This record gives sequence, C-alpha cells and structure tokens, in this order.
Amino acid sequence: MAEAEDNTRERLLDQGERLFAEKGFSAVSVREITAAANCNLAAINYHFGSKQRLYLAVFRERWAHRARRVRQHFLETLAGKPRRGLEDVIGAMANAFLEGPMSEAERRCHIQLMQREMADPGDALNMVIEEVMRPYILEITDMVRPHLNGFVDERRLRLSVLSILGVILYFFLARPAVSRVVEQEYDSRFKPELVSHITAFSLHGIHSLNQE
Amino acid sequence: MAEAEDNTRERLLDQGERLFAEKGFSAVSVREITAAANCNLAAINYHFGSKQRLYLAVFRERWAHRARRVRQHFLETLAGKPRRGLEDVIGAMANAFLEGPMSEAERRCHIQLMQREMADPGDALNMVIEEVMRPYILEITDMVRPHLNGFVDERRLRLSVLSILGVILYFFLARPAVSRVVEQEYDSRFKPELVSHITAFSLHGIHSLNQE
DNA sequence: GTCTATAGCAGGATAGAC
DNA sequence: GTCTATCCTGCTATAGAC
Repeated sequence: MAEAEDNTRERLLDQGERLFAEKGFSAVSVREITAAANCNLAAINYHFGSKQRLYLAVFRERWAHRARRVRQHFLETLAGKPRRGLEDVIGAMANAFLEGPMSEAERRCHIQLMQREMADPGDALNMVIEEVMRPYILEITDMVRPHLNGFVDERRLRLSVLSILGVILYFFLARPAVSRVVEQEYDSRFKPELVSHITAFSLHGIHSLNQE
Repeated sequence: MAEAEDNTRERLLDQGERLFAEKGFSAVSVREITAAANCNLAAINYHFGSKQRLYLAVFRERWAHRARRVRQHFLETLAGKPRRGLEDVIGAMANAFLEGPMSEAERRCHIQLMQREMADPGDALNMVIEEVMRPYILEITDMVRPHLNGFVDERRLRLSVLSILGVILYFFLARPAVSRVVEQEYDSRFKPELVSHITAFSLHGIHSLNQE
C-alpha cells in the first residue's frame, strides 16, 4: 500500500484499489485514478487495456495477495497455541480480520472492496469465492469439527462457520450503525471489547450444533 | 412495488428504487430510470429537482415505509405467542427479514439499498439509523432482556442483538458465497433450513451473556 | 405536468508525437 | 513508456413549447 515509486503500473494498482474501495467502480473516473497515481490519463489503457481490466487486476494482484496474508496471520496465531480449543480458533479468526496484519486503511480497503463486489457480482467475485473464501471456510471447518461432540451435519457446520464470518464482517461494515446503537465510538478501547464479544457470541452459537 | 399507474412521480420512485438497489446510484442514469418508468427524461428534475434528491425521496417515501411493515410483521408474529420465549423473539426477527411481508424482489431491493447506503454513507444513512435501525434494535433489546438471568451489561446486550441482525443480513447479502460454500442453491427447501440455523445459532450466541 | 431539444460538461478510450 | 490532444459518447440539468 505504501506509495510504490518503482513504476506507474504499481501506483495505478495502489490508487485504483483505494479509490474503487472508497467510492465504487462507477463513481471513480480514470482521470481521478491517474491523477492520484501521479501519472498520465492514458496510462490505465496502456497498462491494463481499460478501466474494467484495471479493476480485475486490482483483485488478482492486490486483494488476493492480501487475503493470503490474513490467512497466514490466522494460521500463525494458532500455531502458537498447540493445545488449542475452539475458542482459540474463533478468536484467531476474529483477530485476523479485525486486528490482523493489515493497517486500518488496508483493512477498510480490503473489506469494502469485497462488500462492493458482493453487491455487484462480476468476474472478480468468482475468483474471490473459489480461490479465497471457499478454501478458507473449509479449512476452518476442518479445524472446528474435532471440537464438536458426536455426529455433526456437514452443511450445518459450514453454515455455522459462515455465520461467524458474517458477524465479523457485519461489525466492520455496519460500523456507523453499531456505533450509534451502542453509543460508543470505534476507538482502541472498544475494539478488543468487540473482538471478545464476537468470540463469545460465536463460540456459544457454534455449540448449537452439539445440543439438539 | 406493483406498477403504480396513477402518476409519474410514483412510477419514478418505484423504478428508481429498483434500479438504485440493483446497480447503485452512480451506475444508474436518469435516462434509464425515466425509460423504465415510461416517462420523459425531464420528469425526475421536474418532480424531485435532481437525481440525488430522487434517491433521498426513495428512502423517505419507500424504504422507510417498508421498514415499518417489516417491524409490524415482527410484532404481529410475536403477538400470536403470548407466552413467548427467547427463541420466539429471535425466530420472529429472522422471519421478518427472510420470509416476512416482502416479495422476493422487494426484499432484495430493500436490503441491497441499505447495504449500498452503508458502503457510501450519505444523508439517507442518518435517517435509516436514527428512525429505523436504532429504535428497532432497542425495542428488541427490551424484549430480550427479561429472558436473561441476573444482571446483563446493556452494551453487550445491544451488541448481541446487533450480531443477530448481522447474521441475518449476511446470509442474505453473501448469497452467492454461501451457496457455493455449502454447495446448496437458495431454493424453497433451503430457506427454512437457513432460518432455523440462524435462530439456533443466535439463540445460543445470546446466551453467552448468561454464562460468564 | 409532460414534452422536445439542447446546453454544457465529464466520461472512457485512442492516435500519434516524443 | 509516457505524453498531449482529441474523439465521441453519455451524462445531468434546463429552457421553453404545448
């Protein structure tokens, strides 16, 4: 994310991602992106062919890479706890997204881009689902399963892991609404409280699989 | 939502809402809206002053009204169960959003519009939060509180109710991702399964408030 | 209230010099 | 690879006839 001065192409990816996340694809102009990247108006078409293809490149060359870093952070957090419980898995998940390896600006960028792609499904969404979300959820599912008693319906297990992700993303995306409902700013005191709430809520939620 | 033939203004609100929800504010042109509403290009400016003010009118005159219907449905579902448990409250909540008084098209429209406004906070978001979300969440909080044992921290209680809403909205908005992860289409067999999962997960989740 | 016509501008894309 | 200049399409908004 740091101003990569080495070449125009990189700067276009950086600024393109930032602006697409901030305002959405249609609301950003190539003029705005090239100005922010401090290069010529024609550069997007030269390097990527079109505005649309810059958008796709952002997902392939920036977003996907960052998603791998988030997963890596999640795995490393868990590696530090060899006798891990279910709570550790869920805590690491919430942590990776809400306090993980990204700066605040990166996190906002990353999650907003995904949200926008969900709202307007395009070619990028396939990549995001198949190469990132699906394998990630299934990986976590495998980590969660051994902690549950007896037979667990696979579909309900996946729904539960998805629900956890849903809660995490919601508290990030609905920030203004959450803030006003609990009458509390998203400051550095509130964030750990949020992570601990999400972990506790989800931990009990997932135990609904045991008790029926 | 049904093609209101009475006057141009109403048709503009209907089609405007549909298209804004489908594509987002910037991606829709007034030409597209007026064509869909089967009226003249100049009609938006005559009736609302500008495209932006049509967007605001959609929230004030359509979205907010529909939100009241959802709340009404929720209250009526509960009114039928005088000795209601916590499960009934949560079930009614999930039901109001996912199978409630809206047609599928209306539901999609309603929830997508809110999602887009969350992504690009503008004047409409204030109205949505203050006049709809906040009172609704607080009302549900009051219904949930008596079912919990002993002293409950108010902020954590509100976070829990927000989490439930988060799970519900997530399963609606992340539909393509959910579908691919659980390998299951969103058909009429799957939906009740989803509602029952959300209810069970959230019910256990909210009991995290009791057990600490 | 609804129409046509158009002003006035911003958009993405490209050609061709350097 | 980067620049300028420009094409052309599409946009919002408005003026003014009906």
